[in-house]
Amino acid sequence: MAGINFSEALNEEQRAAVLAPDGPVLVIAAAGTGKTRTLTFRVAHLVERGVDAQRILLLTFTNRAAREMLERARGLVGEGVSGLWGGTFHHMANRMLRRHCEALGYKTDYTILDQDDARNLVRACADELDLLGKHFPKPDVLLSVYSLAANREQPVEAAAEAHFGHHPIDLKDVVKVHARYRERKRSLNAMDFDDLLVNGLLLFREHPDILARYQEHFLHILVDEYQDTNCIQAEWVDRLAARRRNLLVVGDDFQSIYSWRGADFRNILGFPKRYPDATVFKLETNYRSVPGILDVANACIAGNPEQFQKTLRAVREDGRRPVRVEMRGGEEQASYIIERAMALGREGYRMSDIAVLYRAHYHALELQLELARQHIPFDITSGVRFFEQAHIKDVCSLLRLLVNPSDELAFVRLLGMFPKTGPRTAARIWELLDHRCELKDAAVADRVRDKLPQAARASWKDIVEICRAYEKEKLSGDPGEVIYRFINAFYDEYAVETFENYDRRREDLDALIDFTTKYTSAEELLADAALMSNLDAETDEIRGTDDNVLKLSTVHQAKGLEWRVVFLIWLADGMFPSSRSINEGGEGEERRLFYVATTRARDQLYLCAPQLRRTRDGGVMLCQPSRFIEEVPSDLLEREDLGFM
DNA sequence: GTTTCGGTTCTTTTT
DNA sequence: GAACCGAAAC
Repeated sequence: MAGINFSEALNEEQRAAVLAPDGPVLVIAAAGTGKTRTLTFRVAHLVERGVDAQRILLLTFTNRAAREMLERARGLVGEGVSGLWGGTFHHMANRMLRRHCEALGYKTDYTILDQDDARNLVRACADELDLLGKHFPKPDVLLSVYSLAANREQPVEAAAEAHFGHHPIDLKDVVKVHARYRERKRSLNAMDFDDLLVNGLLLFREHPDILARYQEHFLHILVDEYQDTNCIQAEWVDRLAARRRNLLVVGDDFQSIYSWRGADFRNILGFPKRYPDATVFKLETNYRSVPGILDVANACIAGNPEQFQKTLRAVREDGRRPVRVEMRGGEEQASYIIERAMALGREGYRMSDIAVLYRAHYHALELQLELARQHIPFDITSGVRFFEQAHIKDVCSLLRLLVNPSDELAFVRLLGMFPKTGPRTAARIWELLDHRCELKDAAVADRVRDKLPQAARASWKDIVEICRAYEKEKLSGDPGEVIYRFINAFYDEYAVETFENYDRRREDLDALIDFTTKYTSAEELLADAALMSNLDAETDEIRGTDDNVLKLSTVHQAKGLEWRVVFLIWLADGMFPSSRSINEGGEGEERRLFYVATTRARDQLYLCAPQLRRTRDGGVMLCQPSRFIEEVPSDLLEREDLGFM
């Protein structure tokens, strides 16, 4: 294979990082400076140098990032990259735990609980302790506290105290529910997202022999978005890299936007201290944006207390200055964007060159309505995650139970679909089965049937038939087939009777069936379903995404992406920055989020600040423009006033 | 005692 | 939407 021409494809900064010698390396890569490119070429360089791809580990935060980099690297060095371990921290931990979790007392067919499962389980725990209702936090709130405690290696009590402060909540109860939750996860043979990381680290800490095998195996470890690692992930990586010390991390402390889930940018700031022999590279040359946009980005981040000093240097020629637009309210904002988008279309922009970004999903509501009304197609990274939708979880429940007979959540979900059968009946039968449902066992199947209400028995017969086939035809190697048969034998009819919008859901199911065909292992399919909760953002495989449509996305999900034109909406104090974050002292992070948003734009950036917002009770409320716009020196912005002030 | 149905309320960010 | 609550229906 012909060698890669590094001097042509990379600038000097990038080339230095790509060709860095062995040993620890820190690459500080500001927005739009070719971070992905650098990482990709580094992988290609290693492979070209003769490093076996199977002995390279590439860690990312999203599946999309991993896939993108591997595809690009494949473009450079061909099949040399196959076998490379690439994926999210959660995926890699899962991959190792599937092999070794028995050392931690789990069975290898453990279930991964997604957010929805975890919520249900916490609710059940609080219910059992008779804490539901009156002055007690909702399951989601409890979960976020537990999660933060796990990701910071902090006692739950401390995390709860920090979160609830002096609210009249009994912290003892919060801790009690947590203890129950842990027990229940154990008896279900299940791990939630945090358990994957925590147990992944535990495996390394408590089993040096297992750790040593992986230390020996991985010659090179690369970490993307290092500023978003939490202490568990950082320690996990440090331990894994301790033998070879070929650890290259890339990140930008300005773009650290996940502290609410435990990320700690002190990991990246402290890297040179932890690795005194580390080589440090800085990428500051920005190819993406016109200078006017970078001026705004630099100005806004200057308001944050200092981190790694860096300034974005533009190479592009002058373009249009970013525009500050004020309008009356959300409807006016929606029509403004649509009008501008149409005008941009006439100027030669494609719709897919344009993105609308916002702080929270519900900020896009009016715009969605207006786009739908005018029949303008758009693509949204939706709030409801594909695999967490009720109908998707429904059709996966049987497979889940087949794989892990201790999965009570799947059992209750499955039985709950039968007529005259609800949570109570399901729970009673679960008790009678002694918390375990071996569907393959005909005797068990009969016991369940006898306990079911008459009306549910016909449905049960269909299910048992699939289970028999699962055994006989070895369907664990063809998990998609189980889902397919479940839909045909039972669920389709159920869905028609149950859902108002059957057609839409059926489309999802068809897409799911299509997606599952490539899997040859039930465990793998279920793990991916749990870990790829946001399918549209991560893979375009499932829904046929039209390519030339307007993109709507949260800022978080837009990270790492770019568009020629970006509209940033609802720049009103309280919306962006969100009032909740401000109350919790998160202004620095909100500002970084704003920085991430502005640096997504290549040619044009519109900062939209409506003056009125609707309140819950149907009234309106005056809002101040976001402090982040006010902080930008006014000569850096063009101004359009469509409001009334 | 349970399931089912029909109202009302509320949305930060994600693996 | 979908989660929650209360009331009707089985």
